[in-house]
Amino acid sequence: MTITQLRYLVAIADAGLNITQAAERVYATQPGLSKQLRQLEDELGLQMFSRSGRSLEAVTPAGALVIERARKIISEAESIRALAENLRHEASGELRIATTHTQARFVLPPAIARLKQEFPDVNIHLMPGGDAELLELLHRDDIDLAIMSGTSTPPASFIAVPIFDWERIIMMPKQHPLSEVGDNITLAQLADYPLVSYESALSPESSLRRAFAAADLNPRIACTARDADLIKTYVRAGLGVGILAEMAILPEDQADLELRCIDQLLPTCTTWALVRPDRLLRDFNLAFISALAPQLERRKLPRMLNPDEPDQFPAPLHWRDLRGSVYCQQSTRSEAS
Amino acid sequence: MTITQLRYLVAIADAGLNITQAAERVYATQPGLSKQLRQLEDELGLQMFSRSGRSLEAVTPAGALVIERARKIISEAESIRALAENLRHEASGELRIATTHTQARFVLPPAIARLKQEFPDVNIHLMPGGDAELLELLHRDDIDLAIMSGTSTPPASFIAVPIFDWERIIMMPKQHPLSEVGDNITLAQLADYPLVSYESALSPESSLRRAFAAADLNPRIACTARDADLIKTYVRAGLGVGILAEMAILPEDQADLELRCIDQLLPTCTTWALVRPDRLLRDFNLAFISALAPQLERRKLPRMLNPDEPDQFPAPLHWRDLRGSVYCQQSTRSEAS
DNA sequence: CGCGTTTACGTCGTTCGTAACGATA
DNA sequence: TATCGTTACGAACGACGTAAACGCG
Repeated sequence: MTITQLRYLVAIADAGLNITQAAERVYATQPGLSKQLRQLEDELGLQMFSRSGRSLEAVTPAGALVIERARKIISEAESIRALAENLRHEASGELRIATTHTQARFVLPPAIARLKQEFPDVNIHLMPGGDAELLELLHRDDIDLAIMSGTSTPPASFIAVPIFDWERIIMMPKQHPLSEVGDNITLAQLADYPLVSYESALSPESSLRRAFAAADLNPRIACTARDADLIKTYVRAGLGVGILAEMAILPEDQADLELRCIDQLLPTCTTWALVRPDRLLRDFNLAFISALAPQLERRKLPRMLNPDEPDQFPAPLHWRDLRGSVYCQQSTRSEAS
Repeated sequence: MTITQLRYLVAIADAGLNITQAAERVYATQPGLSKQLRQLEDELGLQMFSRSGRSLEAVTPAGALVIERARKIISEAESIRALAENLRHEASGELRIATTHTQARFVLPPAIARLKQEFPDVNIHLMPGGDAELLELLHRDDIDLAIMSGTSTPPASFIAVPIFDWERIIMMPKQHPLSEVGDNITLAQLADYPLVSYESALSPESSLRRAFAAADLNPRIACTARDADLIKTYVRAGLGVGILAEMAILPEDQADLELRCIDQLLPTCTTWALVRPDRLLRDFNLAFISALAPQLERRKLPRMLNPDEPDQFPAPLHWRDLRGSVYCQQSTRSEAS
C-alpha cells in the first residue's frame, strides 16, 4: 500500500469510475492507474469496485470504506507538505476557494485584494457553485476553503468558522404598489406579489420558505437565480419583488429601486468558512480568513481550527457593522453586543 | 513522501533517535533508514532532527509536527489493513493489550479465555505497565488497547470506553488492632497505621492521597507495589494495612486476612479501555472488549467507537454485579440503577 | 577502539510509459 | 467504430543490502 495507490484509488472514484479520466487528472497514464488499482486490491484482498466485464460498475461497500480512509491519508500527506511550506515561509502557492456568487461578487473582493497585496505570488482560484456542490468539492479535497451561508449550522463533518451575520432585504421598482406601504411590510403583503430570489428559495427547507410556511402563506417564486445581478435585472424588468442578501446592494441601486429592510420577517443568516478538519491550512489561507472577518485574529486561528479543541469561535459581527449600509439605518445590533 | 519514509521517521523518533535501533524494529538496515530520512528532509526542506556532528541530537519543532501527522497516516494505513482483514473475516492476527497488573491478573483472564475459544488463531500479547507507560505505548501505536483505571476521566486524545466500576477494600491480618473496630472504619483510623498499596498511591494527585488530604490527614505509605499479590504478601508479613482493588481478592484470602469494605471512604474507580480514535479495530478486538463488559454490545461497538459521533457509552456495571463478592454483601448499587 | 552514521556501489524490484490487444456499446 | 480497460514489454528509476570509510567519545 502506497500513498500513490491511494491517490489513484480516490482519483478513480472521483472521476466517476472512469480510469482514463482519472489518469488525466493525476497526470499519469491509464495503464498505470489500472495496474496500481489491481495491486492494491490484491494486497488488501478486496475488490474496491464491482466490475461488469472490463469496466467498473460501482464502488463496493468495502471500497467505500477504504476510499474514506484513503482520503484522510492523502489529506494528511498534503497537510505535511503544507506544514513544511509554512515553516519555510514559502509565500507562493494556490488558494482554491469555492463559494456562491453573492459572496464572490460582493464580499470577497476586498479580502482577496488584501491577500494579493501581502502574498503577490499566491494564485487564487474561485469556483462558483451551489451549496451542495461546495460541500462535495470540499469533501473531495478539491478546494481549500468553502464560503457559504445559511441560517442553521452546516454539516459537522467540516469545521465551520462563522464570518459574519447578515439580513435579507427586499427590492422593487420605484413605482411598485408595495412601495406605498411604508416601512413595515408584512410577510402576508409580500406573498401577494410574485417574488424573485435565489435558487435556494425553491427548496422547501429554505429559511425563506419556512418563514412563509410558518405564517400559513404560500409565496409565488416567479423567478430564481444564483446570481444577485440577475435578480436585480429581473426586478427592474418588473417580474416581481426581489429578496436578496444585503451585501448585494450597490449605492447606485437606490436610484431606480426601492429598498426595504425586513430584518424582523426572516431569520438572520450567517456566512461560514468551511474547512476540512484533517487539513492543515497554509499561512495565506489563514490570512485570507482573517481578512474576511476582523474578529478572527490571525495568530489565534491555528488554535481555533485545531480539530481536537472544541470549536470556540468568537461571535461573528454583523455585515452592517463591517461595511455599513447605504439604504437602512446603521445596525442597531452593535448596541446589543 | 512515502508511507515507508514516514514509518522510518517515527521509528527513529520512537527509538530515541537511534537509527540503528530503529532499523532493527522495522526490519530494515540502518543505511536504508538514514537515506530515506535524508530524502524526506530534502523533499520537505526541513530538518526533522537537529544534528551534532553525525548523530541525531533532538527532534526539531518542525519535526515534532511532522511526526505527529506521520503517526496519523501510519495509523490510517494500518486501519485500512485491519479493515480489509475484517472484511475478509480473517480470524487470525495479533491483539496487543497493555494493562496494569491487577487487571491482567484478576480481570482479563475470563475474557481472554473466551476470546481464545472464539478466535483460536489470535495471538494475545499482554504488556504490563504503569498508567503513564500505557498511554505512551498507545500513543506510539505499539498496542491496540490499553486497559487502566482511575477515578477521573482519562486524556481526551484517546477514546475511553468505561468497562466497569469498582471499589477499594482494605485488608489486614486477623489479629490486627483495626479488625476490632467493626465495620465502620474511618479515614482517621486508617491514617493511624502504616499502609500498603499500589505504586500510584505515592502520587499526591492519586484519589487515595486526595481523600486523606481532604480530611486533613497524612497517611504513611509504608510500602507500595504494582502487583496486588505483593501487597497481600506484605500485609501478611505485618507491614501494614492493605488498600487494594476488590477485584484482587481471592476466596482463600479470607482464611488468614480480615477484609473490610470502605465504599464510602474513597471514591469509586472506573476501569477504562482506551483506544486510539484514528485506529480501526479488528473484529476480535471488539469481541474482547465486549467480553470484558456485557453492557457493550458487540454489534453496537463500531458505532460507539466512531470518533465522529459523540462518545455515548452505556453506563458501566459495578464489579460486584458482574462477578459478585465473597467478602462483602452483594452490591446495593443494582437497586439504584 | 567501539559505537553509530554516512558514503559508495551493485543488485534487484518496481514503476511508468508506449504500444498492441480485447471487449463493449 | 469509438471508447475504455487490460496485457505486454522495455527503459529508467528507486529502494535495499553489503561493505567500507568517517567521527566521536
